[in-house]
Amino acid sequence: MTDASGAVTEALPEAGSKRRQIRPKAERRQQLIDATIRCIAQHGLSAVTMQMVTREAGLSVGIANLHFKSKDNLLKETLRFVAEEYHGGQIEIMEGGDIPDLGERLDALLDFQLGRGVTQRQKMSVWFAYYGEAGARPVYQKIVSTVDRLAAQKLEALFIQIIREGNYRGVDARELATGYSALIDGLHLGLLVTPRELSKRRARAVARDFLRRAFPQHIR
Amino acid sequence: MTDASGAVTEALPEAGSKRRQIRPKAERRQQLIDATIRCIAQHGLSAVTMQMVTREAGLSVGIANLHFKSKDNLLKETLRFVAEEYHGGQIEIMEGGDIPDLGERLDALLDFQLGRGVTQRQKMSVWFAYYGEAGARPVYQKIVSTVDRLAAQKLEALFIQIIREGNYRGVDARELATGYSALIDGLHLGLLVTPRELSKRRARAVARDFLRRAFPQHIR
DNA sequence: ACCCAGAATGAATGAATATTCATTCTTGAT
DNA sequence: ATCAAGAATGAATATTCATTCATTCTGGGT
Repeated sequence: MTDASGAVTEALPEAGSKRRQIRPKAERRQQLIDATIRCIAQHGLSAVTMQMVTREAGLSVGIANLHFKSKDNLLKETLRFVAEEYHGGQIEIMEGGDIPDLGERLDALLDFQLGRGVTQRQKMSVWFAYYGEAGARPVYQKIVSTVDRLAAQKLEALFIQIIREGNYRGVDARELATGYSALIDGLHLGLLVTPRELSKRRARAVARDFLRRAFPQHIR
Repeated sequence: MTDASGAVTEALPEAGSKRRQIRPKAERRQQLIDATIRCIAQHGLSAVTMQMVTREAGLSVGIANLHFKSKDNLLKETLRFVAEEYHGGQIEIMEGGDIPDLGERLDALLDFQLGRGVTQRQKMSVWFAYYGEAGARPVYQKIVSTVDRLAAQKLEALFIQIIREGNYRGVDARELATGYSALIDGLHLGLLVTPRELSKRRARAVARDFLRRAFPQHIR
């Protein structure tokens, strides 16, 4: 490249070297997925462009189509990643060999679902961005409902254990599990859309209240 | 209120009849908003184009920019319409001079929230499409939270009445209202994304259960 | 009958953006 | 040191889409 005077403009000797790096495929894929998450959280799903994502990842535009075959595919894989991370985390806690006490296990679950810092807000944004499109995109529905069903089963199983242990009467584990899941989703929505009205602390209190009302012996 | 399903009043796509019709501004605006709702529900917010909306409305491309000044504005006004329709309906019931019995009023509210009108896939899709973008778009946040806050206050007021009437102890109206709202939102999400797992009937049962647990004398 | 304000149209425009691919560069093997 | 495989680049391309605006048409007022 030359400037007006004809002199060759040399590559800037910047601190961050522009040297091309070759990395394994899996690493690049993850790098791009992470960048996509950040872009969706910041700009919204409908405003995300390939240029934006690749710039965020510090890579060139062509690379996204190299590792994922299309933008559609990148978005699909990003959803899959977020879905599996979120539901996977829940499932691990619910199976929880680490925590034998069932009440404590419930508390740990609640902590995971409504705890954590700024990163969580990013994930929430992504999560609901896809929910918003799910009505019109069967592919998204399928990805979410697959992991969702598994988590729902585990939650129901945990509730059954608790009901047995506490000898609770007139409580249907399946219905309660549906209600609790819906409550958590709704609270996430509230945290995302009306953060002024609903603090994380209050969201926790509300969820905890739900559980205490159902399992008074296990939740104090 | 205009015909929600739209299109009925529109002339069938006959080969010859392209006669231009001049209509009042307000009517055209509503016609375009209705078409936008249908488009978002069918194709998703991010796939909606002006061509698509105006064709759905049976009008020319230029007209959307005539009545709304831009696509952005059309989408904003569509959200405002849906938000006001939904929250307005709720508020009317909650103030409910028509229904003196508080338990019945709760039931009516639940019917409205999970019954035919609102739970229509179309409206749900639109609703959550905007939620999905709200994290990145303060304008949407503001529209939703404005109507939301009013509905939340009315719900809390209703709960306070019920708590007083039933002499319920150890129940915080505000917290309960937050929980109930979140639960309804979460159930809407479930109905939208995993309709196979969650039927409308079961969603109602879950919500009713929540209310019964809190106000046993009022909900049977 | 005849106007004309302004509603409605849609071809044209220009900007944005996904995708391609010829080329350049890196790395590990020989 | 040399080379080949294939990772990475980014200018170029083709497409899609919002917005404009010169023109056409309608219907109420006179």
